[in-house]
Amino acid sequence: MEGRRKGGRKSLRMGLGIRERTLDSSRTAILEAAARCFHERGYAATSIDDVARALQSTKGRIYHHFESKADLFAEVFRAGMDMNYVALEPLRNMKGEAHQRWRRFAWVHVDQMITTRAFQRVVWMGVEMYLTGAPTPHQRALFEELFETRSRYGDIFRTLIAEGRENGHFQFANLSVANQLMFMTLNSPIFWYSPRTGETRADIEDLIAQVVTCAWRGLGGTEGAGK
Amino acid sequence: MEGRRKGGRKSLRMGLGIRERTLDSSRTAILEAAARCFHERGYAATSIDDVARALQSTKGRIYHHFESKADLFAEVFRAGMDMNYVALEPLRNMKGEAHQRWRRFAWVHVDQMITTRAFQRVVWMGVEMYLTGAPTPHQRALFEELFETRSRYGDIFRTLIAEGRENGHFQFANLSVANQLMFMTLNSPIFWYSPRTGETRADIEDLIAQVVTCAWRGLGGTEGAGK
DNA sequence: TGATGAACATACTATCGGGTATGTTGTCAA
DNA sequence: TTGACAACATACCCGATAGTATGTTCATCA
Repeated sequence: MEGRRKGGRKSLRMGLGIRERTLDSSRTAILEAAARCFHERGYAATSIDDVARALQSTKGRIYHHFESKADLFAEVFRAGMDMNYVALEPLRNMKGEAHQRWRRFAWVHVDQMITTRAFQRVVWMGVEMYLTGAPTPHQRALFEELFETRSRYGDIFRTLIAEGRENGHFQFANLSVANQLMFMTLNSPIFWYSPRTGETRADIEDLIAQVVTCAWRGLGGTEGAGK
Repeated sequence: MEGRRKGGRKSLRMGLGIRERTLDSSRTAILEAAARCFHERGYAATSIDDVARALQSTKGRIYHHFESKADLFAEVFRAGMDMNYVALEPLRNMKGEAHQRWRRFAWVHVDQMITTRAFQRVVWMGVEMYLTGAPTPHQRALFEELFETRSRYGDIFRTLIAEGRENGHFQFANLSVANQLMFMTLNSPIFWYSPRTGETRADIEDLIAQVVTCAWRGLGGTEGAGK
């Protein structure tokens, strides 16, 4: 799950000099700028120069850290997924019924969609690009591993709603369809959410609650149950 | 709502020669090929040559019928919306309670998303491009009218669920949020549906029913009500 | 303190794709 | 039958952009 650097080289020195301390921050800055650009304009319409401009920098800096445009995109994808896994980590050993755990998981997921939406949008785009099979064989190989990681993440929720249905807390006809519809609802903020001026954390949590409730109902969850 | 041709010229002759009879079919063929290409690769990643190749033809044919790539895209957008309006037409003077009418409208809408999904995907992309404001001022002007048409289409559903809530058949916190979530569910087939071999109309209708039910529940509709 | 390499910036190349200018063919009206 | 024009195909132009080759600076370490 850890992203390997260009060339996979590693420093052998002990301790961190300025270079080591700034490397990650520079790399992270590039990833964030790239996420914003891809988010706003899409993959094809975003040029490396666009990303460089957003950084008030030049191409050289980007190609120093990333092999290609596809590689940069893939690393943004990876970063977005890593954020999701990290956010879910505190809940991984949570106890309780599946439908209750689902609610907590879904809440965190929607929170991620809102607070890191540029990255999450890139994840969405990456999945789409992979499924439509547009990229070259080389890029497909690059994405294969990332896509599998994404699938495992999706399976977490899929398993929860399947278990919830067996326990009678969810009711739906087809698991795959229900899973798709659920994720569409939970992911939807990446499309329609945009921060409002003067927005508070409470406002955002109110939004999250509405989204989770909608998905919950869509799964046939009984009203008022699940905390 | 009627698409004007390149230059807006019209034949003054009476009757239809071969030219007139084949014009629309040729134009329609281009629109369909363009819809497929845009659907598969997105706007920026689709070249005019791609569309031409899909038609086993060349650029000249496309530029003979459409002024530019943006214009071609806009016409696919328009065609997609026209299909939706046409499909809803038979229901426009339907009587009954709002929530019941909503169900019928939603059913037809989802049916459209599945059976004309390439065009509907373009409509989605067009709305997104308009909202993110990527295009040039000229393209914005081109899309302004189309976007307003799209908004009016959306208002049909928005009005229905607002009325349904007043009548106590729907329950949700915020109208705009509920509307967004509803459309995400109803539109979602354009992302995950793909025709299966040996699929029957009954299979599709089963799918539609699941999607509509999910959206219905998400709106807080009471189980079993609304036909 | 000088050599080395990381972290960039600058300058350049090559390709691809939107758009145009022009050529070709078949149809229809007169 | 002939001139005109629609409906294309072909050939070309040019700007944008992914990628590269080469400079430059500065921290680090021997």
